[in-house]
Amino acid sequence: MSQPLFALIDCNNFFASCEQVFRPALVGQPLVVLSSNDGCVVARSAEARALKIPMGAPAFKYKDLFKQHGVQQFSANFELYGDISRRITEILTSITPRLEVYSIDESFLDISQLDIKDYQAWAQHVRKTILQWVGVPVSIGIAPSKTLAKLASEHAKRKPELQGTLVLLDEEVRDSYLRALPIEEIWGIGWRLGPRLRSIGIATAYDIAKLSPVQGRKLIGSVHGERMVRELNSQTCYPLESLGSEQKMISASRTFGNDTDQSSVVESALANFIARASQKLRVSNRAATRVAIYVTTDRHKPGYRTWSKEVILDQPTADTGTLISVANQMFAELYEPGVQYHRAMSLISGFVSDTQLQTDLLGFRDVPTFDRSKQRMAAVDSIHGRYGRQTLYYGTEKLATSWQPRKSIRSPRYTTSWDELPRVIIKA
DNA sequence: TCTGGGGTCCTAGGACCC
DNA sequence: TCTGGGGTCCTAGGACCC
Repeated sequence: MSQPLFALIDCNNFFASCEQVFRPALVGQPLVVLSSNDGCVVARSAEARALKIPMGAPAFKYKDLFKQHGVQQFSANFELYGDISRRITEILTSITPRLEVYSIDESFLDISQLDIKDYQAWAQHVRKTILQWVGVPVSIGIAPSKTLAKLASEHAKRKPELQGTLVLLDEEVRDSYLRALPIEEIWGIGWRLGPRLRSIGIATAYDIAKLSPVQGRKLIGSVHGERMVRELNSQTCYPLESLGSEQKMISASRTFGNDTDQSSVVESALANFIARASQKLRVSNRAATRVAIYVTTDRHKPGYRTWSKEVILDQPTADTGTLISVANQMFAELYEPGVQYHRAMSLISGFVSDTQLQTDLLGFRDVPTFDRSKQRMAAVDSIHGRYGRQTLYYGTEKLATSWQPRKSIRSPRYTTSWDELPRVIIKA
């Protein structure tokens, strides 16, 4: 296989841009998207960023600032964002099947096999196409390693004169951009490593690139540090991940709309989380052998506590009902009356193929029960596919609703809900 | 009053075995 | 009972990502 060449397509302020797609009047306005419970800022338009509203800022602390500058606020609308993301992926897939969807707003392409004469012009063309067809502005970085492609897209996003694209193939050009990037912004350096490296005089990406792989290993830690050094020197260490690579765990969690001391409310939440997680699992034709739950009080209040429990199942399953009863049994063992629960999580893992059971020669497993459950869940999933999620549900899921997060200012699901289609009003 | 949700990978250390 | 090296498997926790 020849050397890969990566193009990272990175959506600018993705959630904020999605809100602007259907409300063009918001373009050029300060706008923020808030997390569940409208708790903190998870996306900002360029104008909101200019007001020095940090990522992750608790919304209540910035209320006055929002008001003062007329900052538009939106509750996160993941249905809309997911759908817009899918449309972008479609465009990219038509360019090349050698694509890795890295997150909801970023994809890597391996463009080494494409016949491209001028990378800069190519990137500009892709950028314009996505903007025109979907309405979301993107930044594109091109380089021989993922770490450099990422670094290139960062620069492309920030420097208007680059017009959203940057190609890092020439060594001198590369080094000048390495010098201009503080270490904190390198892919793989977080809040812990940043200050530690800075304290020993390493300040830019260039300083790291000039380390030997051995020094990288020592200073940054293990294989990860060594790879970072190599990748900044244009060596590929992280290949394009194939589409088939599957998740190792699936979780669902929420901070409750209101704290609760009622076990039924927490049970209902855990059941809903299990229903979500197990449905995702079934899509990949797998079953779980582990179930875990995790509950906490409010970490901003005194006496913060967490509880967790996990069981290993005798028999793998992807059955919502079975998994719910396991989760709730665990919770029953943890529950303490009077505790104000604030947040809960259900997590499944230890996945095996759901056809493997049929080849269990030892006969320890109950294959008929498994098969019946599989058919039952397939029926449920197909009904959900046709009539919408929550058409059928387990009783526990509807035991209570007060755990549900508040979403007071969510925009319409323009593209995924018939009731919320955008309206065009034509005046005669 | 009000501070998100969903993941991965790596390592150290314990339990256990020969 | 104690000694020691070599190896595997598992888990908890740290660090990072978007």
